[in-house]
Amino acid sequence: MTEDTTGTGDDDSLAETFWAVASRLRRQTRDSLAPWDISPSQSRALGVLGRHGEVRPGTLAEHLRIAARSATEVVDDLQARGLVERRPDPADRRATLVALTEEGERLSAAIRTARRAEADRFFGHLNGTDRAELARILRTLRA
Amino acid sequence: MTEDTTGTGDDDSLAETFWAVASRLRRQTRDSLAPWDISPSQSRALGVLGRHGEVRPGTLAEHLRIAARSATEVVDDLQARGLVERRPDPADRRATLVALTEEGERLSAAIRTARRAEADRFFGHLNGTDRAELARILRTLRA
DNA sequence: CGGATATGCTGAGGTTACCTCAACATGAGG
DNA sequence: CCTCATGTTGAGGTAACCTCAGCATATCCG
Repeated sequence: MTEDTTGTGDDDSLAETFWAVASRLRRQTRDSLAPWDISPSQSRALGVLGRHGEVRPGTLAEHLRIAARSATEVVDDLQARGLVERRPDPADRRATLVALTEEGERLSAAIRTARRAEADRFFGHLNGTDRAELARILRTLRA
Repeated sequence: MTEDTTGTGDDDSLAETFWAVASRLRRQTRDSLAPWDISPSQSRALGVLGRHGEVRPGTLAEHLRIAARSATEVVDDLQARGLVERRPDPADRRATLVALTEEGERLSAAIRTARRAEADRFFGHLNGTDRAELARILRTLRA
């Protein structure tokens, strides 16, 4: 995964600082996934499955904002690791439902907590006021 | 370019909001490069060259935080487009210097202004105080 | 009902932006 | 001058995407 995909380089604008922070956060998050030897896409998928329960590959793709075909691939990988299983969708015989196996559940939960802890550690360098301010400002920008 | 490489998905933590903003900014920046039909890596390299003048591929690689071999590739692409040229390094006959051509200079400058405008537009949704606060807080997190 | 059309998944094969490893030329120290 | 380090690049690989086509099933409509 590349650091700064936007070409901003080392400049000192607000955007630049923003990307530097993003890069740090990304690296830290990546490192926190290392113990499980799982790729970022796989972890994203586990996250969606953890949150939504069983979904069809197409739906998973929407959540991950990737093409349906690519979701098939992610599911293949996770299935090969025994983290998810495919079962027929009783409501539509063309479709498949992807669900976490027990091991998948465990891993998904573990990752979620680890990631949360990691984020807390990251933003924990700020005092409460700044954290709230940051949240507020970012919410404005998200719109 | 993927949206959220960290697996955060749709949750509502500070990290999540942060990534949502990052995603918006990244998309906007990407779109602002569209008129020139240039890849993000190429644009990053042009940025470095614009800021540093002629550099060796290895140095370029360090700035871009990619392997030296990959810098060779980026330079190949830019050279094929007539945006940079290679010349021998007078100080070391093993080395090569990569420099912007005139067209490269023009493009590099144009991109820089466009990107700056884009960032202004993005962060311009904030009032001055918030912008300053954001900058301050982000600088804390960058450390 | 039956045919046209839409939808869901996946095989085949492509692309991009990286990577490592090894070769080759040159530089620098003892 | 001989050894070792350094700079660039050919060859070949990988991850995570993509599109396009094919097949099965579903849905709609005359």
